[in-house]
Amino acid sequence: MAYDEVLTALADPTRRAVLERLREGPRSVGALAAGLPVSRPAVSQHLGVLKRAGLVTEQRVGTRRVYAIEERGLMELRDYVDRLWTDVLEAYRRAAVARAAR
Amino acid sequence: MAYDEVLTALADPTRRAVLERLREGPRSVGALAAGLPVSRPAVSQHLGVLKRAGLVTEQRVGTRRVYAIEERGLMELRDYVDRLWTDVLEAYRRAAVARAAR
DNA sequence: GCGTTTGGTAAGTGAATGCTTACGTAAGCG
DNA sequence: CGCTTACGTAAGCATTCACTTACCAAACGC
Repeated sequence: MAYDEVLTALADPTRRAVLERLREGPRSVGALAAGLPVSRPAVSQHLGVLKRAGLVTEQRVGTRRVYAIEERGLMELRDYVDRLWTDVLEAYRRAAVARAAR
Repeated sequence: MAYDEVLTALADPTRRAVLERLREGPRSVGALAAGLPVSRPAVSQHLGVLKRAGLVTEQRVGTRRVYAIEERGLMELRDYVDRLWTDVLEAYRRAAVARAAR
């Protein structure tokens, strides 16, 4: 799991919708699919991608599997954005110094 | 421009490589393409996506076009991640309270 | 003006991807 | 034990997408 998997996972609108539903709390696959315009197998496949990206966790309870949001993937993405962000600011600072020294 | 455009823009490895090069400072299209394993038109198309996502700016200088990183798209993404993040924490807090009250 | 440099755009192509239906499987229930 | 529920997985299909080559337009130098 790394930031690039998180990015590709979040790039799909359906997967973001799944996360959106999971923000309200853990849900089973069927419950998630019921509120989405795609079939249950499609949701299952999306959950696989989200899980591999570290964005959700799976927990088997009886015959159902309950999925919940996981922070791990989000942290990965947040760190990536922060790295880019500070680098951009640094570049601006350097540019400003160069301009001033001219 | 919105966070979903930023996500789809950053989901592609070549586009991330372009940003990577731009972190060192503004570059022309040709200069960017020279350091990448794809053709110049490909880079040009990627720059279009990055520009529409608010991740780079274009500035015409003579016959060349110089691209530079822009903060706008990054802010959009950072805000999205922060929203998700706080929501996840909130969900955890509620779950903990519910467990304690049981 | 005329050729050169630089880069966006059009058109086509192969691979990736998101979806569907069909099927297999593990766990509860009578 | 069957039967049902809940879900993952396989296979197939349509669309999207990243890339290429070919072409066109704008700005500079002589």
